[in-house]
Amino acid sequence: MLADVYRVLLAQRGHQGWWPGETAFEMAVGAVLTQNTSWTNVERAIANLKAAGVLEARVLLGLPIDDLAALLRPAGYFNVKARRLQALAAFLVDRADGDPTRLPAGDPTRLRQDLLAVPGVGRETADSILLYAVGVPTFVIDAYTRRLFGRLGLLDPEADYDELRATFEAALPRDPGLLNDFHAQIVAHAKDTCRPRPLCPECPFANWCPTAPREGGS
DNA sequence: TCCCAGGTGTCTC
DNA sequence: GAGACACATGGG
Repeated sequence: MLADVYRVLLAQRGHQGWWPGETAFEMAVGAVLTQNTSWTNVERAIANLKAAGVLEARVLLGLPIDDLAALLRPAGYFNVKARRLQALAAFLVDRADGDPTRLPAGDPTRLRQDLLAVPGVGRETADSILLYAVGVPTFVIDAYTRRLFGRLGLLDPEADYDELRATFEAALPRDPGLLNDFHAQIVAHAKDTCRPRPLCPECPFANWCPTAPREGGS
């Protein structure tokens, strides 16, 4: 059933070619900056980092924390995120010469544990980095995922993160490209048609979703 | 003027 | 272990 949702979304939108980011490090930075924040605000902060020439692990790590926070201001929680980004940059420099694609992915469970030990990297952020920056076949459970699948009545949106992640990973091929695209489809769908209000005006799940408008309905 | 947005860490009970 | 709260900007 979960795979059916992907097929419906893929048929509607085609492959998404996502996550936005020119480098793996930029994707990892985006994963931290998007915490409880809209992507448009994240884009502003990333543009600031690029303009300042600090979107590289070692450079970012060497920046005074207040200077980094000032660049991150549009993304909100800038003091918190400045500390989190430097912690992540330190981890990447130490383990992968600053390049997430060079992280040792042979034992993904161990790598996930190591990422979770970095201050400011929780489960969603760790999985976003693993999937989008490293290419590990893991599934990202975010607010959009909970909202869509909760509405479809396929999953309990309040369920534990790892429980939901295990459900998705058991139902889908261990293909990072597919898992990447599936999550991207969920995000695109949520942004276009499945916001909390108004509900699903052109939702492809009109016959599934208990809150979507029904044919001939009021 | 509110409410919301792709979380996480800390504190309290 | 669960729940409350802090962290902050920008758009609708």
